[in-house]
Amino acid sequence: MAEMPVHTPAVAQEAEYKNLFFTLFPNLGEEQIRAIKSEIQIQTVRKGGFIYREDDTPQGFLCLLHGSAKVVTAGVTGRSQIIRLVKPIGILGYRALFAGENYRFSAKALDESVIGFIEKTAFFRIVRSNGEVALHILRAIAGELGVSNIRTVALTQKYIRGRLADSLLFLIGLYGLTDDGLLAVSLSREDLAQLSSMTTSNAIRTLSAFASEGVIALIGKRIKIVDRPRLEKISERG
Amino acid sequence: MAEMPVHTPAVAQEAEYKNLFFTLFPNLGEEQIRAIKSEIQIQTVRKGGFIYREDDTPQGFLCLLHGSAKVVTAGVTGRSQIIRLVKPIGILGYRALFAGENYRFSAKALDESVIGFIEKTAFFRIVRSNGEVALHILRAIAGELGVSNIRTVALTQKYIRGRLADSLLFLIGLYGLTDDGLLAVSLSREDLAQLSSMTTSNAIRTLSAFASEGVIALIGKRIKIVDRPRLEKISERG
DNA sequence: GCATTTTTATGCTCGACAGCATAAAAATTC
DNA sequence: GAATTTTTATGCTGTCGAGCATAAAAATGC
Repeated sequence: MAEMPVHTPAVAQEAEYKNLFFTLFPNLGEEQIRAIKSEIQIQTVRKGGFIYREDDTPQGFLCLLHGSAKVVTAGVTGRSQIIRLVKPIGILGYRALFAGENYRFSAKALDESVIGFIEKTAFFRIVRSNGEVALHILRAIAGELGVSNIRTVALTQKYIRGRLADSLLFLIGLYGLTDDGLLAVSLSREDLAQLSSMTTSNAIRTLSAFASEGVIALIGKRIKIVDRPRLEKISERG
Repeated sequence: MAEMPVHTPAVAQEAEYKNLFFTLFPNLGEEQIRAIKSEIQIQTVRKGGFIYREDDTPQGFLCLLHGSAKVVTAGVTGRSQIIRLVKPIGILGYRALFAGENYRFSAKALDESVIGFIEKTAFFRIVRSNGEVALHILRAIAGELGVSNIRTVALTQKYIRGRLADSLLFLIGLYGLTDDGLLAVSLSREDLAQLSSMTTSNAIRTLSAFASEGVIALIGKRIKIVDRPRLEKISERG
């Protein structure tokens, strides 16, 4: 966390963010909430900033309360790859924390983001003393491992078109669409490529193809979803 | 678990297997151990048999106590893929259990295997009442998620040779070598291919190439590791 | 405002690898 | 032990997609 803090938000907002944190841990008693709340620190990270870096040692439990983030690796031959995307309220960097390892990947903010943080010894004390909290985290991790496994199969077996369609559908599901059908996140083509395990050229090329087929429309760098059923068909075909 | 039981081992062995189960949960009190032990059921699965099937609903917490198992999916276009391999003492099928979903993959025994089982409501009661147990499971899952993520990157970015070398090194690490340098597990070429995300033809072809280069030796269907450093170089090169 | 960098866009070439075919060897069945 | 199935082995062809080049457009810096 050495370089994470950029500035501290207003105290009133901070309290609100701390409350947000607890949507992760429902069914807790009043005292438990108060005890945990005193341990939470709120910090903001500017767009493009690192939330943590590969090889850093985890200092605590992190939670994305506002904004969006990506977890990335440099890959084998320098080809970076997006391992996962996080939206509020989502947990972050917990794998290395629980495994007792250093971070294997880096986490970067895609937008100005707000992070909740609990120092690790305090966090483990909470988990140990409350099996219910542990179960909630287990549930979250289990869900994520499922996504990861499905993604591995899709990335290794589908063609470029299928993989890009997957990514677009995934982004729709995660971040949703604006009123006029635009993807709510504005990922660069490069990010989209790294999410779909392809070169930037091919991401751009395939987006163009989708656009000329009327499946999507390209408005500047933003993407409008025109024919979602078609997109799903492309994804299924593989 | 409907079709899992094949036969029940002798009572004496059963008690031993139950003890094995607890290597997963160290630092438990005597009474806790006794309480949990009464919940454990031991069952055996013959080679090639299903431990659970895709779309089944998890009935409890499973643990592989003897033998070996693979978790597989039919894949996108019917190309099956091995998601992970399990050796004793390892947990199995917990993802769907914690996520509250049906199984997304099937688990099959690679050898005659022994499974420990705790019915889910009993299991969740144990976890809820004991944060320490939950933390141990969290640790296990976190380690596995790490392996899964690294594997995804390797499978999508490395060439066939690198992927096969990865798989061989992975198998050495997981199951070890016999005294004469043979891989301790005897996976079929098809299994090896499904683990490395390639066709069976290419797995066989690349094994032949490795053999003619003196990296490995093929003794029937078994694989002898001749030059491990070389194998590691191939893996690193990608 | 202009210059520089980054992002988006498209075309071309080459190689890795899937898909298929064929066949030998080994395992299994009867 | 003969017949059938499965596993292992190898060759050939077509194509998906990486790698590279080029350039326009947009964003950023000064």
